[in-house]
Amino acid sequence: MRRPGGGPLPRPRPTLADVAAAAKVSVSTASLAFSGAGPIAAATRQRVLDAAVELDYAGPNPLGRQLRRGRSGIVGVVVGDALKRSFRDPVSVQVLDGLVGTLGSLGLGVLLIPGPSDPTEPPVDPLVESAAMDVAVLMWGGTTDDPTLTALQRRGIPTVVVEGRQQEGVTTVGIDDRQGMTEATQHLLGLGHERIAVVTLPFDRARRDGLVDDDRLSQIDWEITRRRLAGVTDAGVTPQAIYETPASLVEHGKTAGFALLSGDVRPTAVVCQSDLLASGVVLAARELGLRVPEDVSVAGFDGLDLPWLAPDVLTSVVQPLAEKGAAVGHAVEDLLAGEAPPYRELGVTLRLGTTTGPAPA
Amino acid sequence: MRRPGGGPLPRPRPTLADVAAAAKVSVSTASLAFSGAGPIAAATRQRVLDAAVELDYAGPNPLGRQLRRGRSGIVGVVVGDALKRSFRDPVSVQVLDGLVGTLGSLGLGVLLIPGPSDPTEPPVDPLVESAAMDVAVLMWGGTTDDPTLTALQRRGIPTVVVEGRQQEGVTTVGIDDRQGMTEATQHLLGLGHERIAVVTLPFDRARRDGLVDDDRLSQIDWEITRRRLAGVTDAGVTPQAIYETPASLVEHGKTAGFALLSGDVRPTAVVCQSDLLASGVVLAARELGLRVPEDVSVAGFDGLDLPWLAPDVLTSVVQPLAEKGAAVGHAVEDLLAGEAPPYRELGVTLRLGTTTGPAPA
DNA sequence: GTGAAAGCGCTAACAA
DNA sequence: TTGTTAGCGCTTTCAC
Repeated sequence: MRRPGGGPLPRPRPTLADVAAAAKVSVSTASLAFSGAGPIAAATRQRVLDAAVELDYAGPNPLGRQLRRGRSGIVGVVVGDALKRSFRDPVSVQVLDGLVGTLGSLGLGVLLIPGPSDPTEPPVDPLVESAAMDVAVLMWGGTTDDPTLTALQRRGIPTVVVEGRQQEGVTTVGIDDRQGMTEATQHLLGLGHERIAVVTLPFDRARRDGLVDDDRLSQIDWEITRRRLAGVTDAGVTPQAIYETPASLVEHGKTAGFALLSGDVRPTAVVCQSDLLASGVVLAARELGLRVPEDVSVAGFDGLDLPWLAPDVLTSVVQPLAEKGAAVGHAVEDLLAGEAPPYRELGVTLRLGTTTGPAPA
Repeated sequence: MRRPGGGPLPRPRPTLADVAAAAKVSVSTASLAFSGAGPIAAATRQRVLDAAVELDYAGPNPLGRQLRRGRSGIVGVVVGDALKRSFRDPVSVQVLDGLVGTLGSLGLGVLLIPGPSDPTEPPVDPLVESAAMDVAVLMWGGTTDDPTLTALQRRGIPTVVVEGRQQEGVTTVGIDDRQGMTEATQHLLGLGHERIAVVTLPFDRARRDGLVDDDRLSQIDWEITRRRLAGVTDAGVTPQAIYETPASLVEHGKTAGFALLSGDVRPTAVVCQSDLLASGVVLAARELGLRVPEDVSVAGFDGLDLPWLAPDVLTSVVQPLAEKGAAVGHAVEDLLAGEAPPYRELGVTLRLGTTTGPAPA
């Protein structure tokens, strides 16, 4: 099993030139036999293919092809966090799945690039600086002066930002989350709720965990957090309390839920910027002996399927995740074709579940 | 924002030759300034770097470097399923996270390659056939005559198989799951259980969903499923029933749980080949009005943190997931160094939770 | 410490 | 339809 010393030395792989020689054609003709990008006689083609089999040639070396074409066929996807945390969120995963599917059918591969996690770590992954990629995607992009985006621009790599701020020179794919949040809030207002609390996504790379004061409130760096919060105030609501979480995960929602629901003047409704956060709040409420929705209503965002919340179904703003991934894929395609596609915004719909009900008397 | 017709034409990016010319040095010297792989006067180096800034040159084009070096710096990671399903399993995600971390520190990038999902789809992703990669990793590899593995071997790409069968010419990283399963089973035997059912991972690409008969039992193609089942029989147990699931997901565990626990002669214990399956069984038991562990004991495999199962903690065979990812990363490193590392097996430990207890009288 | 030259493996003009 | 030629952008001997 080990080689050093013993075992067959790996002979150098044959190249297209070797195959061409064996088939007694020129390299360019041999190239045509594989790429199909040009006229070639069926017989010649077959001779080349036979020679390839004979020499155990598995097809053109992608490195040569890439340099020649000036394209790697790689799309760098920067996820919004360390993979471990990022992929615990079904939202990221479903968008990524939609994206990979679309890119796959275009013959493009996805290079996974971890996003900034700790504020202590270097803010930009080395792959961003030097990996080969034709286009980049920032999955949760959108802080001001994002160092990752800056690095990509410096390299001249066209970039698609998901859920980011629209800005000169980058293509953005987003959803109408502000309006969606407004609808969810209006739904609660219609049910008579007056004390409404909000559980938010992180404000910035610091990812704090706790109630937000006015000072902190002015520091929202992430576009998505800002917009979804604006959706609530658009409905004319001043939140009774705002709780910032360090990531969209159930446990953080639970922590937030305990904090918000343990106090004296409990909110009667909690609006959450993600479904995972919302389900954490529901779990916290249950553990505190509160009935959902009789004692407290909870609304989320994303429209995930959360079977373990059964028998409850979360009231949630549903966003089309796979479609979002596909939209990003098509934006990538456009960029590759040399076009800078316009901003693309997908719609959302409010799904009424069992976790929201009339405000308690 | 659009370009075709209007807008600034993207001028061609400067190359190392341009920078060298601007700095009035040779290309080879300029190369040294960036790579640091050779002697160069500090002043010269600085002149090159300045020229680079001047020309807005962001560093050597990876495509050129890759062709020259004969290496892409890319590791292709084939996940065991469509991403959407694969990443709903924290096991894959945590291993991937450990892997990406290790590879990242080696300067290697991860190319995501979807595994075979439907048996209807082509069994090998096109990226496997033609993407540039120095090494490949099969995350849930190990069917006999795996077409993906075959394709990679044909291309001469060294491959690490996670949890696969040991075989000539591939490097394998695994865990001692057979022994772990035996311990879990012995734990149940010690608690007096006699009617023990098993919920398994998929047998093969067909991914059936249902009770297994003797015929089907002979068709286990996935090494991991086979080994974990063997662990149970090693303990001297003949399962009362075996239920095959199409994927390691909570809902499939739930379905299995309903099937196994609704019958007349209920098993008193259910051993599951993964924690997600086990937690589905727990949920099913709860919904059927059965108490865990008083009426039925449930054991899992993986050692995941499942907060939403609270207050229960699953009894489970704990495997070191991040460590497994790191071990795969090191195997990749060895392969890249031209060595074929030996089989590496990581240990597991039984964690006693609250979901197993004495067999009912 | 620096420069000249060769070539990684391939594809795309262009010529025949 | 096939062959010739010319690089893509870089790193790495090797000579100076």
